[in-house]
Amino acid sequence: MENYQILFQPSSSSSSLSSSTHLPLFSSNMQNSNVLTNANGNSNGFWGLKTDHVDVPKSDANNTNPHETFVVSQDEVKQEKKKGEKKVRRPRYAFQTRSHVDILDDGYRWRKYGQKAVKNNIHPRSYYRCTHQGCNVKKQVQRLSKDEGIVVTTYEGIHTHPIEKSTDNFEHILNQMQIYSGF
DNA sequence: CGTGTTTGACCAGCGC
DNA sequence: GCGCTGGTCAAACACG
Repeated sequence: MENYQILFQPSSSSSSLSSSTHLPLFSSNMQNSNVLTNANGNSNGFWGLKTDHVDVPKSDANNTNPHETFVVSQDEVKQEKKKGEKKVRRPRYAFQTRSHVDILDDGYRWRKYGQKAVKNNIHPRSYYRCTHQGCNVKKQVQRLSKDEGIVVTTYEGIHTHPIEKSTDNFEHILNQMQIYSGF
């Protein structure tokens, strides 16, 4: 993984990229800074989907209106590289948030199950799983090494249960993400 | 005591 | 086959 392509095209293959009709923005050579810039200046596109306020954890309440960039990726987590059996293929939804806190309070309860050092990044990547019974939604949280103010959160899977806390903003966002992605 | 975090070990995929 | 890397597991630990 280099240059944070994971955000838009985590798999090293570019086949799905070229065949992707809904995600023209996710070219392999696009730069993250451009993503931010475009999204901040243009909120029309759904990957430019941007909210003016997110539910920032109370302890960092003064960090208002972080810039956010939502990137809805139809990426396949595991492609059927093994001939016979196929791994579970789930879309991933990544978005960038300009925030000083890593953990966005999205209203769900998450349990951290791993942390790994990432190549070419001084910041580790954290792995979280939804603690709700039967809901195996995961998310990864990573901070950009080039811009420590940007936190990249990657969601994997769809919650099978209602939100647990009243964070209307994020729920709305998630709903929109699901709508746009066809779920 | 229940819940969540930390962290080293383990495993699988991929490139060489 | 081997090494690297990403992803997951699970025991130990911390905390309210």
